[in-house]
Amino acid sequence: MTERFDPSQADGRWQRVWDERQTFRADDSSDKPRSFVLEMFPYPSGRIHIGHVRNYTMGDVLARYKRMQGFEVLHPMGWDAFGMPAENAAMEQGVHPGGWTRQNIANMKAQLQRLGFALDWSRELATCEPEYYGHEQALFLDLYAAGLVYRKESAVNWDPVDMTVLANEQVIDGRGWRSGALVEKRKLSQWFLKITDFAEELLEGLSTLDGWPEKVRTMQENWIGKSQGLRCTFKLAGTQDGIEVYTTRPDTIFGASFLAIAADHPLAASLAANAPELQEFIAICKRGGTTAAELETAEKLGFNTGLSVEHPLDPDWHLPVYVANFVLMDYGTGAVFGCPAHDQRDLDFARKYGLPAHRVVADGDNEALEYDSDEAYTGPGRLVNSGWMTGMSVAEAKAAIIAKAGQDGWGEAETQYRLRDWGVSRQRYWGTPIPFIHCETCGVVPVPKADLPVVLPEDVDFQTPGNPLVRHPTWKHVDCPSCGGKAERETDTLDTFVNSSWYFLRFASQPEDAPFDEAGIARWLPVEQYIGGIEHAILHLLYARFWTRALERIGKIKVKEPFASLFTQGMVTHETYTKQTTHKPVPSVLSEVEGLSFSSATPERQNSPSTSSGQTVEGGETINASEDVTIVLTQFLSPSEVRKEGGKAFEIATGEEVEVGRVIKMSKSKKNVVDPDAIVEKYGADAIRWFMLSDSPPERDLPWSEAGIEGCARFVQRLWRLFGQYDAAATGEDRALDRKRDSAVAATADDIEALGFNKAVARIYDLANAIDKAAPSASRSAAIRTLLLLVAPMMPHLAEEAWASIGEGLIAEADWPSFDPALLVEDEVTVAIQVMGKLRDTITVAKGLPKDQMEALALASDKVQRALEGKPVRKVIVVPDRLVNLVA
RNA sequence: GCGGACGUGGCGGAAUGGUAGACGCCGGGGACUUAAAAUCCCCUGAGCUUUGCUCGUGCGGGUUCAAGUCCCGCCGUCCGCACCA
Repeated sequence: MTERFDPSQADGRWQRVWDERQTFRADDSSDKPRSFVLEMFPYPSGRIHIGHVRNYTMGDVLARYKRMQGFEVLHPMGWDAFGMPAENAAMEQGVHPGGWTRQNIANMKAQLQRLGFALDWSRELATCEPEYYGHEQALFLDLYAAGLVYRKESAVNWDPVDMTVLANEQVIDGRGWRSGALVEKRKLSQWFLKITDFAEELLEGLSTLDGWPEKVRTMQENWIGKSQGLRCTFKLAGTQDGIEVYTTRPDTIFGASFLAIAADHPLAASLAANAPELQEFIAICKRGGTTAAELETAEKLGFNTGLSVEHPLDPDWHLPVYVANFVLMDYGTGAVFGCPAHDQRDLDFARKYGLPAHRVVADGDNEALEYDSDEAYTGPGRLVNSGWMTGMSVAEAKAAIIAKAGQDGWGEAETQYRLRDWGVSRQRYWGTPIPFIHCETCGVVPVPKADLPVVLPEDVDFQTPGNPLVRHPTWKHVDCPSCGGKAERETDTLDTFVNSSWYFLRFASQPEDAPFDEAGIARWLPVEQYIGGIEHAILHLLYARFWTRALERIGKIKVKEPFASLFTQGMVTHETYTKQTTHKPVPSVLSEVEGLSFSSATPERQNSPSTSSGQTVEGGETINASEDVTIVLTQFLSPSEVRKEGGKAFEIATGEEVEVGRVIKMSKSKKNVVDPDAIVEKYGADAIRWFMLSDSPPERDLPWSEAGIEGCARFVQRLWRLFGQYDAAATGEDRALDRKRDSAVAATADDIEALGFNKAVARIYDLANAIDKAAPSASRSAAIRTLLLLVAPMMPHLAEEAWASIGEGLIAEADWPSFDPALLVEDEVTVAIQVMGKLRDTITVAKGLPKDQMEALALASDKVQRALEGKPVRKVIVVPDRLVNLVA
């Protein structure tokens, strides 16, 4: 063996061997037990990010480990290749989105291959290719035929910067999730998927997902937002018309003191026709922002319509009707009854407009009718001041009033979901064309399956904003498949989340003439372990669950849940480096310069996360260009521009000391990024893989450091030297080392299966340390060989290189080391001796020593006798093989 | 406001109610070397009157022979959701 392990030649050599032998190709006809290990496929943005490396390394270790355990493993990779960055590149650089995307895929694939991931590249797919999206179109038509796709005119979230429609989930605090632009409402004819049909199923299914993080299940549960209550009608006094309200607190109906309707409620609109003041009020409501900060401070505003309604339990009891800014049109019925005593918003509103607040649920002993606190009571209790319901519990009253409403015909129980149908239309070029044709005579006509795929035209122009498909001279002009007359193609494309809602099925089975075949799905699904970022907790993961259930409902597949286990890994973080200079006045162009940020505030303001990617101006304050204002300009420096010495950091170019900031998520705007390729080049694939697994638990953030990666590279070399000491001819037994080896095998396996990679890494260090200290023996050689196998899933190149000289075949095809559990049993144990619960001594005794002997040995200890100070022992607790505690 | 997670050395973090700080990083000392790098060895929670003792897992209580771990009440940090009736 050579003195040093040289990744620069070994990595590529083994990668070629695996590739030539198709080592990681999943065999559909294998009779081994199967395991589908999947990491969320990347968007081909250009270069892989260190977060990808962490994600894929985890999946890779698991996949390689499963192979060693005798599983037939499916571990594929593909590209989530549609999306707006490609169009942005087209607009900015004059390139074609397809060319840009495919080039990025080629680059990123090469990067992934340099990391030595055990992937089945024969199943590689890119969602932007007709071979993929054509099948997606077919599935969309199937869902349409099943009534799960519909089109409707609706107000949509319009992003004026990206010039597209956004799903509710893509609107964050009233802004587009990508552009950060304020979202406007627009009316457009849109395609929708009926995810609400599955609201209950998707909710109930969560309880079967034992392998999912509680956090993600809770987030989805909240997103689906099930609530149960009463829908009922309040009659407009003196008419037969009524206002429908929805409430989850029908038990508080005796405490009602007003009705409030949303500003965009139809009744409000009709009343406004003849009331300019109301028109103005409605306009004010619509102007109101929706960000968290605005909502917190927003005053409850109302407009008294002068109308009144009859209380359903007493026609003579009239309640005023307000238009109110806090009532939402798109939840429930867009109208509520206000019970100020038991709802904070209603209470705020009542206090402002001088409306009564009547207690109907007792708060402890307090049964007074007049509610005088400024904090609504929402807890449990007995009903008071509530006529025939007085004395009931909240739950009893709810049931009673719902029953009564049903009998008397003014209301009924209703379950509401916050979940809305999924709008999938996007006015964009770079996506899956929606396979429909608009015919003046026949209406909306599906494209016949025989005519699929509907292929995107290549010759498109990006010089003007908007959808190039609309402007294309010929593409949309087709004959109607139904009547043969002149017709036009749908020019909207599908939301890219549709692409990622079924790709895991295509990995399992990819016939040419169908999206997948059922046998292939049955063979591999569900995914045994899915790994990705927490940012997909709602969107992608809910949509994928929905598609799987929808395809199951229409008989295409037999699985209901796509991902048996989900793991959300933490981010890779890095400290930030900043230097500050003061300037006046402010040249406005600087706000465009990457890596610069303004603030008139204190330096730590710099660390507040930006609200959108690419935004570089922070602080949020408007700066007046008056002469006495000094602007603090904070410039971020990248790690490569900084030299660290004795805990301090200096700019290499100037030698100036720079400020070391918080450890935060790597982002371009903070310049605290490292390039995986440069790391691989300098230290080798195994070192960066090892770093990704070391120290931090995988669900937590991992702080990147130069010292850390150097330590990993050193350990690679240390293992290499250790493996070089393997001596097949060595003789002699080392029982202690044998046990150490076997316990390391067992513990490492447990850790990997629990995805506790940081712990597995610690076991391996431990075993390596023990081998280092041990004298040569047959046991030591066996331990070295075992260590090699334990390390193989994590550092596959080093492992192959060493295995070549001591093993047979490829280590990637070797079995996980076995051991005799009987040998794990120690024959001696160290027992803790406590006096009054404090450790005073430890003794080494034969395993299984009887209690009385343990007690005797404990009492014989000098240290114990000193600690007892002559006091009599009152009680003795003996835990066999663990400890003795003497209570004096 | 609601929901969730977390809080342990200088740092990342270990620890089925049973020897707190495994393992790694940083740091210190030494060996080797003309020297450096690499490598190897030792030390490395704090304090003290140092064969050893005391304190120590955010804070305050409690349960227990025994608490980082369980219970109650606080404080703090992070994440998600949010005028959802």
